[in-house]
Amino acid sequence: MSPIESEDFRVAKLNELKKAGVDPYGGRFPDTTKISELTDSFEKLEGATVRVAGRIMNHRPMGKASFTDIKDRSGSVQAFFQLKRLGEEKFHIHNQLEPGDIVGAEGELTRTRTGEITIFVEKFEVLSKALLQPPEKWHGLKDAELRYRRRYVDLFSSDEVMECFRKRSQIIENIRRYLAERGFLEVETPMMQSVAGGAAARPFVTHHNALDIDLFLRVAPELYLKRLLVGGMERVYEINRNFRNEGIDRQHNPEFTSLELYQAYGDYTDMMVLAEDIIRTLALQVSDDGRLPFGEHTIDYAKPFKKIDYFEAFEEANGFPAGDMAKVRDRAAELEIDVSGLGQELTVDRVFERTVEDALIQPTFIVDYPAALSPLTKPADADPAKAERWDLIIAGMEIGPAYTELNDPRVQEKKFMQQLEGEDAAEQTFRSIDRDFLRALSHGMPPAGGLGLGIDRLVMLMTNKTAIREVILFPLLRPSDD
RNA sequence: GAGGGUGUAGCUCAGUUAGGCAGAGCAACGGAUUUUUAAUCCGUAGGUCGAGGGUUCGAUCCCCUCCGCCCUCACCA
Repeated sequence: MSPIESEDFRVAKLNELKKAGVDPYGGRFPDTTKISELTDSFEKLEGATVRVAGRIMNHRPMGKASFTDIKDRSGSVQAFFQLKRLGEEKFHIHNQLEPGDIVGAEGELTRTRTGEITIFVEKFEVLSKALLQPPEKWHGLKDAELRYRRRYVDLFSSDEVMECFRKRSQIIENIRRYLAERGFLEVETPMMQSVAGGAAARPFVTHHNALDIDLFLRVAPELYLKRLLVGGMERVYEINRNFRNEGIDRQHNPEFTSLELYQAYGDYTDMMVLAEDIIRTLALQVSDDGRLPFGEHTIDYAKPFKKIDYFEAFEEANGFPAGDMAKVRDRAAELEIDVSGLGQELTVDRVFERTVEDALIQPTFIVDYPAALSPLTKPADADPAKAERWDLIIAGMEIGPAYTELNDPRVQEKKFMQQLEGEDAAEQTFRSIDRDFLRALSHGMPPAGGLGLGIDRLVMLMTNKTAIREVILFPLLRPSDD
């Protein structure tokens, strides 16, 4: 049965409205006041005639009068419908209203005898009749699956959820303003790419009919943003979606939003200052002192972020250097990490993630990664086995990396080739070398620092949500057949 | 991909100790109620107990298979 046909009683009320000559799906309802303003500026507005529009959240009919809570984007206010004020005909129409319906109402703003700020309704319009019941008013929607599948219901029935997504929007707005103030240009680069470059991740494949070509949804915008550096956009960034055809868990959604940013004539140390400042600024916008709870921890963003060296941290955590492969493999086995088929550096990195990263709660930069894991990064002058790259870890989560960008086209080409050699056949089907990117580098890319920040994870930290699905409006779920 | 948990009314959840007519609260429906605050009072209705199969006189309960979701792990630059 279609959900639209399932609520007979609601349809009966809808028909009753139509019989009374009322369009149950009304139109424009202008000149409303935000409900929060009614309560914030009550002293000024008391006694005035006000108009509001919103959804009926609670309806308490009492025979010849009723109290109805109307909620808009800003808050909720009580409306009082009275037979003697509205007359038989209008009151009959009012009797067809119920929770979930969207109405516009106009009347005098006063307090009731019990002190509740209330609109004594003189006129009202039915703006949208809800044919389905809203969830129970006290518990709301609890079932996580239903909440994600029916986010629209989750949003109107939970202030907390609405607040979380409002914060998400503000965080992104604040990042944009921060970067605009520093001369960064926001751009959009292709989501559909014929070469899925910029990260070693499995892409989604799609097909363009008119051109008859397979395309990949991008796994990263990196190679396009660097082309823009070549083009002369010296400070450039993109906040947009990436798509990775990999597992789903509390920190991963197949599509996720990242900030990727490039600054010409800088390097990864500039990115460190920038990243730390952006994140601290955001934290201070949602807290008084830069300290925010996250799960069982409190993260302090006001203090300078810690910096640790990749190889030193490895040795400290494990008691032997990362170069001692026999011991590294023993340790991997001990931790029951499957490293079969992995090269040396990746084996080390798996152990590193488990023994170092997972334990890093306070914001920490892990500095100077193995060059073999960072093919787009400039090797360190002092030691070509190390790359000028850091990863920022907060609450055990990878928040983002930054590089001193490799701008030598020949070295870049060699690293691409090496990477291809290391791939198995299945991986290689997704991979080919982006020749045009190498051509762009050959035209000369300014030395630059590049930064990536996972926006979803940042929002998790700022809103104290430990599951990424809580900060993505419509996380990917298997389609249900209802 | 592996292991564990879970799925019962629109929503939130009990329950079937050990197989024997399917439960509550809220929401809904009918009635009363002109200042309520999760309104109250009286009454009514509401179910493929996730799906399919098996065992059984009888299955929501036991067994098998499948599906969704959650957790842990694995995968994931």
